[in-house]
Amino acid sequence: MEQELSIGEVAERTGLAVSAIRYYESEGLISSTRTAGNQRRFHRDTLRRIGFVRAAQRVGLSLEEIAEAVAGLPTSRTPTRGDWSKLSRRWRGRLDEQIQRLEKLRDDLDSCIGCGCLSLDTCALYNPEDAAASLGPGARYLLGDRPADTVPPV
Amino acid sequence: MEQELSIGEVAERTGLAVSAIRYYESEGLISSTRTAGNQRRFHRDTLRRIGFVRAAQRVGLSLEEIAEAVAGLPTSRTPTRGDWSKLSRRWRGRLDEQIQRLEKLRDDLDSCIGCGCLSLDTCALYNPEDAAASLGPGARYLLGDRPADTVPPV
DNA sequence: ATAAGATCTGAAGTTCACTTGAGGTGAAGC
DNA sequence: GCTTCACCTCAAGTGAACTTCAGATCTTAT
Repeated sequence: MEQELSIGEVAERTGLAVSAIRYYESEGLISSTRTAGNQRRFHRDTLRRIGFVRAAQRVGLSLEEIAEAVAGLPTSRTPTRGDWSKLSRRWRGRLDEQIQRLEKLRDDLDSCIGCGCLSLDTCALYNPEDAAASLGPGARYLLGDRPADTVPPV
Repeated sequence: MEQELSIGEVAERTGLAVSAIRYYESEGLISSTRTAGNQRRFHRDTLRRIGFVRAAQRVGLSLEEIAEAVAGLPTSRTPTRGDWSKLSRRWRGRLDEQIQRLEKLRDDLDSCIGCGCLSLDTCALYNPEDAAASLGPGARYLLGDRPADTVPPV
């Protein structure tokens, strides 16, 4: 038998709360089968899937975006090397972008320390090139702004 | 006269919504004086201050933490070189930390592509060393977990 | 002097990513 | 058989960071 995991086991092994796992399932990030008594049973692959989700979150992606991406992975069967590495490579691009963004910010800060922040016209912090307008209501994304196509129509 | 700015001007020059600026003031991140007719007037330094706040946000800090930090800056008068560079240096540490975190994640991803994600026991994504438990209710911080002292008591 | 547009306040609403709670069922040990 | 603990569902609450709304007031241009 394939050794399915209870929700409690998944929680313990991923470090997530049980409620979070149920939430992830409700959002379509993971899936489960049910026992005769209606309890969830998770395939082992779910652990990896959750690991991936958490990793992607740390890169600054919203659960919705992540769900969209992992939708490409087969839910019923173990994904192949190809499935994963395609996804991984996509994330890697995002990561590189993110790192570059942070490095730019760091450099700006450096030059800011250098200039003593006295020359308003040349200070990088004072003149952020990305004066992004509103992204709609709700919490903002902490890691840079979202792509333009996610901005809701005015 | 010192050329004070209306809230609309600040909004336009920072790219923030007018409501966000009012919110920032309510949270003590910036301050203003009032005209005879009770309208806000901002000192030019406010633009720089807001730039700094946004930059710090992008590094993953909460507004509360930022407020705490900029509380060290004088609200009434233009901060000195020293004020700013002390702060900048502090942020720089955070930034470096953040960049390292992301780079580690990127490396993990690389090794994951390499391994084809087939060896569950050695996969970095599958075995995140930071299986952090609950951080309490509310939205999570997207950029890694908070320091231990901010975890609420159980 | 007046109309148009910017700004004011306070309260309530929004999104995301979850958690908490109430009330009930399933599985395991004694 | 009973207790106990894990699990179930559904609804409501939470925190951060804002936005939206309503109704009133201020500023500016004509």
